[in-house]
Amino acid sequence: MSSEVATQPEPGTAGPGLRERKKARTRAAIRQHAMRLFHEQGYDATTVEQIAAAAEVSPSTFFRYFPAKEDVVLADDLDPPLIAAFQAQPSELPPIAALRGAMRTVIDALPPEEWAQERARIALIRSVPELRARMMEGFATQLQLAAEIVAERVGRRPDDFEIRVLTGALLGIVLATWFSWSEESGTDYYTVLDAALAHLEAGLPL
Amino acid sequence: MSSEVATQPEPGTAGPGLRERKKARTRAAIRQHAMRLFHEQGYDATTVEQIAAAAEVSPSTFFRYFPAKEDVVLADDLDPPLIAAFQAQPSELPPIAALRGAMRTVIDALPPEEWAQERARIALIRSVPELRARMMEGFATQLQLAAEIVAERVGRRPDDFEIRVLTGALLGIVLATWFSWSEESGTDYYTVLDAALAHLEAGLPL
DNA sequence: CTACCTTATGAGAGTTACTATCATTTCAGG
DNA sequence: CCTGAAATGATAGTAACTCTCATAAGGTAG
Repeated sequence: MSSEVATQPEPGTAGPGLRERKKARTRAAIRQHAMRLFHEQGYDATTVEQIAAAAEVSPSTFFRYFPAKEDVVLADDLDPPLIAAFQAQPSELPPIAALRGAMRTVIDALPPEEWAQERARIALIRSVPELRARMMEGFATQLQLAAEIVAERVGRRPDDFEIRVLTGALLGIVLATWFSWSEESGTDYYTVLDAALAHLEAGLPL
Repeated sequence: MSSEVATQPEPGTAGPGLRERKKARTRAAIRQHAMRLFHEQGYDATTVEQIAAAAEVSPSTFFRYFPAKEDVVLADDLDPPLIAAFQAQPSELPPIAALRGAMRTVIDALPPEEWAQERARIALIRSVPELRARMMEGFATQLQLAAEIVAERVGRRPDDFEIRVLTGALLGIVLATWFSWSEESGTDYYTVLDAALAHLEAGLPL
């Protein structure tokens, strides 16, 4: 292949490695074909075997990439950037305002193509009970995570009672918006969520 | 179908009927043996077949009583009384205060024996991911239910934006307390929840 | 370029939750 | 007692996983 200079192409700069790239491609292929089949036939009617066949891997390999069928849909890559954006918010902002700012940042950075995929993903999760369940299973984890981040910002411990209650209310509102928002309403999801958080900031007046 | 007077023996008074009683006993037997086995061997390690054998029924019968293994644990008889108690609260109370009152009513009415079972149930659900997930799956339903009840009390429509946000925060706090409360802390769960709701009533000050 | 080692993959068998169907039994009412 | 309905049990089948082992491919060192 090459002569003398470097075996690895730029160790620090890029070079995910040939192997890694193949893995990423396989993972993407499985996800894409899975989403397509779910759309065409429905989630329950699509078997793992079908997905594996479409992606040209064995069922064994499918489960190596995704521990469960549900995880094909639920694997979310949006949380890490959201956390980063939250921590990058000006430190004088109270937690709810900081969350609103972070959301806006992440959304604006998302290319429209991925945005469409994200919407399809949300719609699917909302329509399949099994997915809804697993989605919310992350609640406890996310609660812990949110508590840590908020606590750090406010300068308290994560297990502080008031931090717990606040993050609980926060996530409750996120989920409630998630479920009650309908695609046809014209307004997009994050605008509604932003309004809901603003309402919380105002002390939930009726 | 029937003639004129009454096919059912004592429609209003009592008479659950021999058949009904047997069904109730079978259901109770399945649940008891299941909980015992879960406690002894763990949830995952216990198969439906084992439960059915212990309760002296066939696996088929098990699934007739409980559509899924999870439902043995998750079947909850505490929600209806809670709703009734909520609606019985004085109408001048704001929704959060009404919920706190309703909770206290239900708890005080619960015999200590059932209370112990309830605690074991909660502990089991909290420790098994699968059960946590299914538990939270009811979130959407409960959200809808809560929205209806609160809306009725406040004199708005259930799909009102502010009602949604409030009930979302409410349930979020319930769940957060549910997860973060530890049995060993000495204080009982409903006392903690009551304090959390009081905190929400106060506008979530930090 | 070869030898080697790590890692991804495929194939097979096995477990378990659940579904569907049908025969048999059990209960309730005439 | 008899007759229709409902509960039960047995059986077969599906599909999501899990485990194990052999093979192939990717990267590394000599």
